[in-house]
Amino acid sequence: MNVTIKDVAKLANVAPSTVSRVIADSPRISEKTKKKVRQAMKELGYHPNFIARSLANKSTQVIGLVMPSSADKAFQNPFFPEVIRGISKAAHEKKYALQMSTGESEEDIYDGVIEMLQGRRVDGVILLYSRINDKITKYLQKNGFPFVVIGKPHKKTEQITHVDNDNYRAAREATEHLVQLGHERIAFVGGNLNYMVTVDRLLGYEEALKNAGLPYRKEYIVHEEFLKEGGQEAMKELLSLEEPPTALVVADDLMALGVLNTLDEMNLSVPDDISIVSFNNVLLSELSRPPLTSVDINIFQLGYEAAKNLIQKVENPNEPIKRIIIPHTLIKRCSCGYYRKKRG
Amino acid sequence: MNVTIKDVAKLANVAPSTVSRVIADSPRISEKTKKKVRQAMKELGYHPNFIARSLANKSTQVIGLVMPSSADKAFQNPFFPEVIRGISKAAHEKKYALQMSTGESEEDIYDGVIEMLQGRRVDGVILLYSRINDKITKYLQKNGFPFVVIGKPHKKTEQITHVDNDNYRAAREATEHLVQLGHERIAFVGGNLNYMVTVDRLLGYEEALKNAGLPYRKEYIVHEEFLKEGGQEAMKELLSLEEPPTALVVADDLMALGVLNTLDEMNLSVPDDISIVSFNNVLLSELSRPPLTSVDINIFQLGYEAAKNLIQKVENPNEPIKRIIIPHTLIKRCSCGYYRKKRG
DNA sequence: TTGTATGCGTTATCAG
DNA sequence: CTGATAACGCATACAA
Repeated sequence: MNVTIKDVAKLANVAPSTVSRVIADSPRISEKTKKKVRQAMKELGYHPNFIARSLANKSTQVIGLVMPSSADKAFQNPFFPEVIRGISKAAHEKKYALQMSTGESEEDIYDGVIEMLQGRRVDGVILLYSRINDKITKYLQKNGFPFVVIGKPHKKTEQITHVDNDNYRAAREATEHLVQLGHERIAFVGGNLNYMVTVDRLLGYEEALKNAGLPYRKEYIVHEEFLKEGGQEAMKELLSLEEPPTALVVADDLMALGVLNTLDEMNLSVPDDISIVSFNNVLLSELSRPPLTSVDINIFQLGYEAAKNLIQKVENPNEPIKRIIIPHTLIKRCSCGYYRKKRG
Repeated sequence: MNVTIKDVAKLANVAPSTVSRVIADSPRISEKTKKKVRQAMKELGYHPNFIARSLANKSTQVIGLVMPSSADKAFQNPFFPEVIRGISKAAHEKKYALQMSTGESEEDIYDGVIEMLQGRRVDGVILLYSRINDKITKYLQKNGFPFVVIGKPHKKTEQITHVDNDNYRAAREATEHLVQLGHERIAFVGGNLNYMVTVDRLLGYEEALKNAGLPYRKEYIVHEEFLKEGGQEAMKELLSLEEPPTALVVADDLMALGVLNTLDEMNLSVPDDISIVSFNNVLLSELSRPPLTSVDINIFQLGYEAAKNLIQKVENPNEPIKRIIIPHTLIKRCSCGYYRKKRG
């Protein structure tokens, strides 16, 4: 069998409890015995058993990550590796481990999360998305499990600790950037409206139009999957309008890439014929042609703060509800140009 | 406190051990008492505690994922979400949970993996990468922990269960495709040579050249990070050669995107001036311009098989060593063209 | 400062 | 078919 606290105790000539205290670095143990015990641990190659500790402790030092269902296209988005990197950093600092939800359907994931929590596999969870009428959110709230969401919760927003960008303002500013370049016909290409982030960005876009005195045109608002087919459809529709847009606000870099692809097939040039500003500033926004002007939302930080705050919540149940806004920056690259009255 | 097996036992008027057997659906319990007990569980909203079970069982039903260090650029590669999706599927099917390594440096991750295993947090691990002289691999082997690697292990390959593509053949075929299009000056743009996958692809490329009777030119082989800067450097070098290549084998889609970007800045057209075939066939190979001809390596399947086989190993220590090769397919899109003697 | 005894929630071993 | 009882490895209240 494996070497346990008892073996160490025996070798060091102390009681198991003493060994336990040495592990916890309890101040009420003399340096002398600490040294002795540690020596014994080294000799035996002792490693504390987390499982046993968790059982005694009622705390696992593990936090759960709830992803959108893996069948979801969103899963392919580079957003996720990057938030996880941030989460991972904070978790590592506080010596927490990370556990991921599995399951392809929403239902599977829901069940999985319940098991995670009720089965005491994790101390709390981070929702890596925020969607409308989310069952999991409701469940977590009802049962008082520690959790934080990345994004803006749909309901009871002020009762849920969350880490978000000011997507409303970010979208407004992105749109204003296009307005300042002289564009008056600006369309919005968004993702699934079930995600709060899409909603906020759409609202910000609308606000900017209003502020600029530009008309709101229903036909300028399209929601699609980011895949090629979706992008093609969307662009065809937009370009077949009597007054096609000269600029686009695209809610996600990956989607923007699809749009670029479609525009290219139609022999339209960015930014000469159409300007594009998108969101997230993931690696590929720099690698695309032209490199995309994109709103950097600081994905890493989003994850980092989420994990940090969840851990605080877990370790101190009285931790107040928080709303943390991560700053964004518009990164200007090459996908936006001045509106030129005369166009090819 | 939470509802335990004892509470259920009390309510159902049976012994705790009986409840335990009902949970395990033991055949030696009468249907009648099973029903009674299950009823009690429902009433109390009972959920088994995994931690306690693990302690008694000496099995956690959790598998650990070892990522390359998150500081590594590789982390940004869409390869990872996709393997994880595959792993997740297999894990879910067998009711295993997933735990991720954290840590930015190689050293951090090494320590984390040791903790995971020695601390009995996981039953086994999957290495999501394979690099040369990997400490973790050595450690796992020496200590007899169940693990499988995705990719080809550097050393003692036949002693380690691994799931891989035939990257050698895949690269040879990719290169042959270019040869068949009439190209004679074919360069190789690869990633870090510490990763086995890079090595194999390079070897396959070389083999194809040899078979085609084309000269091996050292100056045609470049290794770079996939970022824009790297791509630019690489292309500048290649194009400043006396006889610049007319085609490229690029070891990764993301890198190919960087190359496309750079070529575009240099006003070179793909595939008219230069043909490109790359690897992995991740989503963005379809979204790029032109859409990339890419070798589909079935990333999902790679993950799925890895998890499936690890679980077999965990559940049956006598499971034989396996080497599983996942098939690949060349997906022809628009980044390759015939070599035209006269070029602009 | 250290040791003893008990509990954490299950499973497993024996009886019956 | 079912019930006591002892692990599993560690933490902690209470003693000393």
